[in-house]
Amino acid sequence: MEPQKYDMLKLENQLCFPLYAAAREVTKRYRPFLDDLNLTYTQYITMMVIWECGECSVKALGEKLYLDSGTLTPVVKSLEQKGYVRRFRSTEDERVLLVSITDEGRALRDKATAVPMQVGACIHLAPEEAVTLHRLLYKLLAEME
Amino acid sequence: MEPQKYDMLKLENQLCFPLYAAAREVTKRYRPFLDDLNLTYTQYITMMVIWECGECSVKALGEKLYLDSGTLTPVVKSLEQKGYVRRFRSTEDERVLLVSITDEGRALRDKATAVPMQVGACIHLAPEEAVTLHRLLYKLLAEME
DNA sequence: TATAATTAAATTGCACTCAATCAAAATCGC
DNA sequence: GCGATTTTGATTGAGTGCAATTTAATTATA
Repeated sequence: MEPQKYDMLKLENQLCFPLYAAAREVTKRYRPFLDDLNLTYTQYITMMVIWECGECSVKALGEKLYLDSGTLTPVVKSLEQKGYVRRFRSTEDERVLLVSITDEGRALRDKATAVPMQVGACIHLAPEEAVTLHRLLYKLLAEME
Repeated sequence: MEPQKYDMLKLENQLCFPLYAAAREVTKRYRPFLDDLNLTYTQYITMMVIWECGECSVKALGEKLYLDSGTLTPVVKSLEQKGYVRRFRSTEDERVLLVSITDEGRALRDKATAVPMQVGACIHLAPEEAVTLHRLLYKLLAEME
């Protein structure tokens, strides 16, 4: 018999592991669809914020995405290289780098509307389960602030 | 009014985003405790499998952790360098690399028993919510196989 | 108003994560 | 038995994540 003292050290008794594994598996499901848009997953969720706000600072991006400038700086630069966003300093506060959508970026949004449904089709959770999971994940995020 | 066609492209309407963000936030909570053990999060969950099985192949590790050899090869090598595991080829099948626990690795297990409780204290979910989240995450993982 | 403290990004370095490819070993089909 | 296929890990390269540090700009304070 396994001594009880080690029970908490089993993968399946943790919350962190299925969270970590499921996040990577779901992200992986995006790849084939995002390849068509020439976006990685991180670039995609960054575009989701910019599509919605039109223009925002790197700091605001980071707060919404839970990412810091170490991650975002290269992501935003690559989005600029692809022509989907512009980067420029705020004139009111030169420390702030603003990122704003371009016409090409706006056009990409129409191509991207299919992605959520395409990925959703790969994920067979009952609607009420998806809602519960969604709620609990946001609660978990809120509890950790 | 925002046109409805873009509603699915909002971060908060997706399951993937809170999953991705929560996984990273939870993993981050492990760092201070794992630093004491000189382990990264990936090294830690790898050790969790080896603590339980005593010895297993890289392939078996990968199936349990949802990781491939591109990730595991360097992780297992670094665990060997720290003295926690041994690596050797199976004599029955030379393709198979076996990873087995060392005395030092076993000793580390005792130090690690505190970690789940320490991290748990940072995550304020009601027990029944944690159980539901756990169940739904494993269901999601199973549905994606 | 100089100086100190704070803030926003960028940079650096390390450790993943994963797709794609490769090499060696084992198994399959005939 | 033997060539074709499959399997197991290792390697490579691109793209993150994140801690720590740096730089430039702004704000607070004596």
